[in-house]
Amino acid sequence: MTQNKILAYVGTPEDKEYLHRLKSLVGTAKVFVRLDEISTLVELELWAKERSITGIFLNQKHLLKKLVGVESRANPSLDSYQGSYLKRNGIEYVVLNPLEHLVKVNYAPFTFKRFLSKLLTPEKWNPTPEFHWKLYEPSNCEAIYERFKTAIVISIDIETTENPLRITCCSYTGVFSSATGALETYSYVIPIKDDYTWVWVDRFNQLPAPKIFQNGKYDISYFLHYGSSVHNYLFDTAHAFHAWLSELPKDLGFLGAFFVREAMYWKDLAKTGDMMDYYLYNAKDSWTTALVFLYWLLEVPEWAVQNYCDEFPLVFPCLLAEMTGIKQDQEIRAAAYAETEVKINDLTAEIQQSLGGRSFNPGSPKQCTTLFKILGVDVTSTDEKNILKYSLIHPLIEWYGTRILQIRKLRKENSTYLVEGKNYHGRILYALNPQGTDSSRLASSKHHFWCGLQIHNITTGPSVRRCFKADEGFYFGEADLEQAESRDTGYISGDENLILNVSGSKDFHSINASAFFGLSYNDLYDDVARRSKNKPIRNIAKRVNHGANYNMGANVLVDTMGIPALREAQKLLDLPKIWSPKTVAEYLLSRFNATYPKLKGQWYASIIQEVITTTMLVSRAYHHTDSPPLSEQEIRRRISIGGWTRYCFGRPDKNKSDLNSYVAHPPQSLNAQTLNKAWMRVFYEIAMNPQFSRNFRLLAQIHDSILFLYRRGHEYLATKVKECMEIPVTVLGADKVYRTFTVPAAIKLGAPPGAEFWHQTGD
DNA sequence: TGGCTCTGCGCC
DNA sequence: AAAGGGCGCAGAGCCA
Repeated sequence: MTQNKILAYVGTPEDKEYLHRLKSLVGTAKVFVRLDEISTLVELELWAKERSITGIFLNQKHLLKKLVGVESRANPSLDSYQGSYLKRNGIEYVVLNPLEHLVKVNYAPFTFKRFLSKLLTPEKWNPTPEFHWKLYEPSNCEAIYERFKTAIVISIDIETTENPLRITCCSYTGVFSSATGALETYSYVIPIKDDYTWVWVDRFNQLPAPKIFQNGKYDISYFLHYGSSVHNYLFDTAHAFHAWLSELPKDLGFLGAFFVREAMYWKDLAKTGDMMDYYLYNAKDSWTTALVFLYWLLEVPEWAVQNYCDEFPLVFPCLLAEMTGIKQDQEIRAAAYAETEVKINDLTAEIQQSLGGRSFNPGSPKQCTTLFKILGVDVTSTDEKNILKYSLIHPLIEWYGTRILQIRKLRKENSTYLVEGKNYHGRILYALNPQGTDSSRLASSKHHFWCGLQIHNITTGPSVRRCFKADEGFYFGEADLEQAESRDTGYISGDENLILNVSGSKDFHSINASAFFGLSYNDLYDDVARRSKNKPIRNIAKRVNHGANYNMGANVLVDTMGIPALREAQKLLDLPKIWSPKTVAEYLLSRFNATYPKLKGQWYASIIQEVITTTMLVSRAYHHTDSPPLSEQEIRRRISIGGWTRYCFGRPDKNKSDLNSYVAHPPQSLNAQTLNKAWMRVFYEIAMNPQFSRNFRLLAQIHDSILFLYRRGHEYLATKVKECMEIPVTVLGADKVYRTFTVPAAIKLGAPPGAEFWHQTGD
């Protein structure tokens, strides 16, 4: 069938060197190619008709703009329209990204192939059902509501404005079984005009059918803001897709293009200023959400459904934590901001004076480059580690370097963390997104209400942390899984030395220092006093461990540790004086590899092997949370099925950054899974448990810790959190040995006075 | 002015 | 030749 079809690729001159990659994807189909600029659609159509071309893959931005419609004020980007389908004058168009993506983006060959098939093999696509929609009217709502009572599933999408914070309209798409047994859809949009329309929104939200959202925490936060909840939220397309192909984009525009042959990116419609367009756009969003979910169900492999079942429940504790937020003391914040500003101004004045009054912006990489070039530096980058490197050249460079870095730090503190207006009624909110990472870690961003902070990277310095205050009568508590990733690395790789060193009662970094450098452990650490006896050497071991964990090369270790630190290490360890910093770094890394010989050798090889033969990384771990306990046999059966599974588009055998990414994945992912299980337990056993909920507030998960508030006098709740987190795990190591271990959790409670502030985490 | 990319940097 | 993982946000600079 494809032989009869005549298609065309219309791109740009930049595509030329990648055309052979396109050819290998289209197979035997006849595809004309034009890379010169075509000024109008008429010209393009004429050219196409002369050659009986019926379908065009389009990568010319100005033509896309004409195709999308002149009424749109928006400037369409190819990326947001990738995979979109449009039809005009009998010619089908599919929008593609520049062919360069085939080389630069790991998943591009996969997505291109899928989008190309929209024209090459349309018969393989699910048919797109007809789109029907209606706008709310007082006269139609009752009847439509009655009909929606019979829906199989209902998808929901809302539109909002940021200022004021409100919902402008809500769209519901019901999926129904028709008389013939086929599925059909019907979409309904309710603009929020008054209390009466709001009542209808609330009634639709309470309908019995399971609900589908695209990133539902966003919509539900707004509903909650208005006092409406949603009944039976079970499905979410962002989580569903993430559970399958986590490395791919997850926005609704992309998902629509991915699953629905005739889908088009229509966000730009919302910008035309026409309210009917706006409502139509809202309707199409919920319609697409429904289709994406249904087609996902038809296509996904079993392991992705399993991933979904692990991931989706996390949404609820995340929502609770997001909507709780942390109180920010505005007086302390404003004072801290002013104090920092004075310091910034003083330092800036110093630099300016030295430059004869000329203005200079330390935040501008361009200006910093110019300055360092004038000072005679061969500048590659003006980031911190490079400035520290340049500073060794000459005291004058150091003079500027230290000031520039100081100013940048202070500016970051103010602009990101202390600036006014981030709070929502005095609280800092945030989003916790289980669909945000490839490893099943949560990602964090500012809150859906367009305010707040990313909660995972709050500066630990006192001026920022002191602004965060516990609610009246509460104290902060934080429980973290100790050395979790190193422990996980040991058990996953099966490196006995690492298992031994990380799971004993001794200080991990000191025992490493002892093993790396042949020193006596007793000279390095006092187990009784729990104190390091040689902090510099312990610190070297710590940084080497950190670097080696991420498969760092010697040069990068030089950059991260810095030349002075390496010189210091050279002296402390009595290494030959003629060694260069790079040689010292190489030596340090070699000591790590000699101590843990299975990591770089066997384990990395097994990861590469798994990815290139199966395109997946499967977690082989079982968390002991079932009650009653499972038999050993059943545990092994479950491990053989596998836990969190990541579909991999990278090539770890050919690309070091892909390899680094994939070797970092298993421990990071296993730790995340453990913490996620703990997160669920804390949610159900403490935060939502009527016995404790009054005295406990769940705040956040921060990579290896859980942050919470407990009411004064209820310290036992902190102990409960710790118990929830200490989950035994059975892991099948790369050496084919099953081992069971538990990562211990350590509680940090703010001791009064000061426990009402978010404590600075020490280390 | 808005949107985009790049740089730099905060945390684990 | 050389190659540090995972995130998100602010500012600079550039473009239309």
